[in-house]
Amino acid sequence: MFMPQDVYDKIMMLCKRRGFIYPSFDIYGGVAGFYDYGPLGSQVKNNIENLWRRFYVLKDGCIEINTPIITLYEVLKASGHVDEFTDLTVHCGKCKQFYKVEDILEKGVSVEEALKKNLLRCPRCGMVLKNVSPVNLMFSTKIGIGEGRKAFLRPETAQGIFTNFHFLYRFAREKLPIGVVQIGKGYRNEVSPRQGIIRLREFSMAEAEIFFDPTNKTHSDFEKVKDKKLFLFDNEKEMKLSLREAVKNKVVDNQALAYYMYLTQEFLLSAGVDPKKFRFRKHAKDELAHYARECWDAELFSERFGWVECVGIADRSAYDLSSHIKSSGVDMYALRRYDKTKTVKKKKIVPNMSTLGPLFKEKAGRIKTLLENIDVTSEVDEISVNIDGEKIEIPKDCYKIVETEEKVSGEKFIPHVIEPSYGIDRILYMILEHNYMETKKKEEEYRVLRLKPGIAPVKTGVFPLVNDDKLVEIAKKIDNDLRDAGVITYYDDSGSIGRRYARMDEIGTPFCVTVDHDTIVDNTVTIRDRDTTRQVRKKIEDVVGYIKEKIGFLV
RNA sequence: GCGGGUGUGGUGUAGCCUGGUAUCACUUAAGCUUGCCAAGCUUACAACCCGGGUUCAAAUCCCGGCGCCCGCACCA
Repeated sequence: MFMPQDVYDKIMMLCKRRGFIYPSFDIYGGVAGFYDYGPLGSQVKNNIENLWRRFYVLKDGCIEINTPIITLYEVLKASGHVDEFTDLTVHCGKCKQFYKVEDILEKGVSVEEALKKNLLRCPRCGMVLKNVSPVNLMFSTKIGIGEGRKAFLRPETAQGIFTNFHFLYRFAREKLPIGVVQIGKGYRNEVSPRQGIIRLREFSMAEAEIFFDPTNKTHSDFEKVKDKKLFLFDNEKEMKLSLREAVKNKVVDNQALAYYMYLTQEFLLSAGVDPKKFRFRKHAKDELAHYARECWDAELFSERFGWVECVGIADRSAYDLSSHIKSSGVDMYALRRYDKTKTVKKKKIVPNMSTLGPLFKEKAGRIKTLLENIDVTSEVDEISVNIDGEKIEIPKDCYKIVETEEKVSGEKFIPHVIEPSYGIDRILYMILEHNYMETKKKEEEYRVLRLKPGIAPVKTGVFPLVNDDKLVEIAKKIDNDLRDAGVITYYDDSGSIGRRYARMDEIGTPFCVTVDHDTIVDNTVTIRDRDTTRQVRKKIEDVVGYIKEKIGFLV
């Protein structure tokens, strides 16, 4: 049987054969949506993540943190993930259609009631529908034995950053903007992950949350890059606009968003993405996530999958922080300082802890904070607070309303967030696909991965031209010197020289150093360039310097 | 989750209909040889997706599961 292979098949075959990527749990048949990174794949992944760090941590000055994968129920409840991602769906066998139960449920009828009384009907054919099943894309677990505490594997790393904001704000000495990044795994229990490494159930992401004063969504480096072009697509036409034009014409909402789009573009191109297979696409209103106000996807083109979303750059506004303030009661506001401290008259709630404390016990602390944050502008009869969705009325004897003169040094506000969120696995695949080249050598298929030197898992192959003890000794010495200098090498003395070059080309090694008979005479070796196959002769003592310079940076 | 297709060494395959433990090539490894782009020779390693059933006997027939591919649905 003839099975045509596309680039994806060929790349995945290469990946499996050469230790980049292969299915997890393969010996037990594998599980869809899970892949292992082998020795070379892990190296490439590290290189991509470290390149990313250069852009965000080194260049943009973001701070990096690490938070748990297992995430408390309350966090994801507050963030909206629990409600937004638990959908009941129902299937009509006749029409072969899936429906969200809430879409076809009559108002005021509970799901149980609808099922009992056969009120769920297919909107198309009217058949009674029964096989209701919840579709929850989060992996749930619990912390501790017995009842434990409800938890999920995080669907994004972002929540770990938001729940840390008050701490990070202080760490950054209360100055905005603050960029915080996290690289780690996220989990989504996909219904049908059938696109290899493009749609994983456990995946790596690199996320940055940049906290801004909403009245000042600018970036200090914007001036430097304002004339650079962005490749934009607004779902109708593709255009090349400078950052300045894009912001001026309101194609992109603000400077900060435009700046991080530019940073993303630079990162992807320097990681080896083909510029012709790159664009930013703006989300239409109805495809925005529940938390997003404006969102641009960096899409990369795959011959197999078409345009694939690899980075999402969203303006999450104050959504997450205000949700967490509301549900945790913790002060996560930022302060916009006035030039001079103002004195204002203000009505204020002063909790009376001696009655409030004994009455509400463990909730008293949270109630106190909430009370103090209530704005008492007009006459109020009743005061109530919301804790975990429960409305609690506060008796009059638990507080006083007093008019005070307060010195105000600034205005409190909830920072807005711009979030560039990168799918590392997708980017890795796209880099492989964009740099996979096929040629013929003597009628035989010849494969080259033209990876950027910084991304390539092995930087230099080192060979003795023949298995002559003298040449072997010199080659091993050069190999050692390169490794001492931090350059990952691959020493190889088996097979013909052509075969050894071919092995290195296939895994994307940019340079090969070969020790030949002339080396013994004049102390020089050849250095072969992967893409041109051309060789230059260099003194042995210059090899390390030459290679390091060519690689550009070591990650 | 639904429908269709499919699953044999590391890779690509022959064998399946018509049951009798598996073909060929490449790769890999060792040796010889060669001496700058997958050369040659010798040798070696290595596979029937998993679980049941039928049968004296299952890669082959039947059932179930899992994976992969295509379409539908889903996709923060």
